[in-house]
Amino acid sequence: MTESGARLDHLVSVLKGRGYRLTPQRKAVLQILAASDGHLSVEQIYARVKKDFPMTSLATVYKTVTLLKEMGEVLELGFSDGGNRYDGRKPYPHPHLICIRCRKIIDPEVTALSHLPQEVASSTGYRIVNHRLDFFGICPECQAAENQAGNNSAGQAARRNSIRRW
Amino acid sequence: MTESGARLDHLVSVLKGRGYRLTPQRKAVLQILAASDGHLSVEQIYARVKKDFPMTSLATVYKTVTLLKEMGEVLELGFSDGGNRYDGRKPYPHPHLICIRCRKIIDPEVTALSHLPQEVASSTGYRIVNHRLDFFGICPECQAAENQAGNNSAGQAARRNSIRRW
DNA sequence: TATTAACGGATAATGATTATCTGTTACGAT
DNA sequence: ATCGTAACAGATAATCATTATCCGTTAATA
Repeated sequence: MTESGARLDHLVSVLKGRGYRLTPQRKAVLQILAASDGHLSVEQIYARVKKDFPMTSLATVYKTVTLLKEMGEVLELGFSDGGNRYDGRKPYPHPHLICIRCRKIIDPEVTALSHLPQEVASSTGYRIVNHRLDFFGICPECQAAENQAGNNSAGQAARRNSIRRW
Repeated sequence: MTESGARLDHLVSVLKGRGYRLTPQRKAVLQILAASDGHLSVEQIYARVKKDFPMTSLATVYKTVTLLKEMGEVLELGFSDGGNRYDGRKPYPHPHLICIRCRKIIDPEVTALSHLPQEVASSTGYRIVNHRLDFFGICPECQAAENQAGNNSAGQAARRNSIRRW
């Protein structure tokens, strides 16, 4: 049994265990979420589903993803400027590293964060139910591309204007 | 000189230093951002600006806030489900604690995070330019309200359905 | 295989944000 | 002080990811 196969079985059993139907369209979405290495957009899921089920509607992808999110089996990475991403393999909070140029997202290893929610809870009295840690940066590939673009005015001006003091 | 007065002076000098005009509408937005304890929505800023300048347009508030954000003088807290918030007093990354019931946002004290960006940068090769840490929970007031609502079905069913394994 | 609530497809609606257009104004130069 | 002008403000249309709605279809159970 592959890892994605086990994950798919789990998603199917959770769905059925809660009395939801397993339709071909849903199964296709589950397969994609279980097989992907995470961080898919709805449009990406939609495009892949349509390879097997060309009649599938975008609304169905939204509905299935939302259903899985509400069951706690998919992690939604929402962004205010559109293009939310969905992780069907690690549906629990974990840090993300996002390239602001190509929008690639990876999961960096970050040490010793598990105590933070408890720390915040006891210092504030809030009941913590979720958290999120995102790092934004430029991936090595896009750094190389920027250096290629190189010594022309546009890139340098843009870089000069992005002053950061942290 | 009050703290918000100093902050306002700083915002004004940055604006003028970059050659932008200081209009009454902009000054009103700057004052509000400098005086508020952070985390204002555009609608909140808009409502306060209109007390002094009733003719002010919502678009102007958006434009001013975006301008300050691009200058690095305002921190934008974007949320995928709308209602972004703006912090004009601490425009650098810092943790936030968000009540998922009443949408109140506070700045919790969280220890020893400053090394994380560097850690992620060196382990991944990304150039880190920003980061964000949000905790989501229920504030003490909303917890009390939930307990008041108490032993009726709706609240309990909702709580039963929000299964969390982390 | 029949029943039926749940579901899928198509598309309209939503709503925060952005773009566009036009008349006005802050501000350095005169 | 006034002028000239690019920058600005107001009004509102456009955008676009997401959600809601409606109706025909179907998975799951008996």
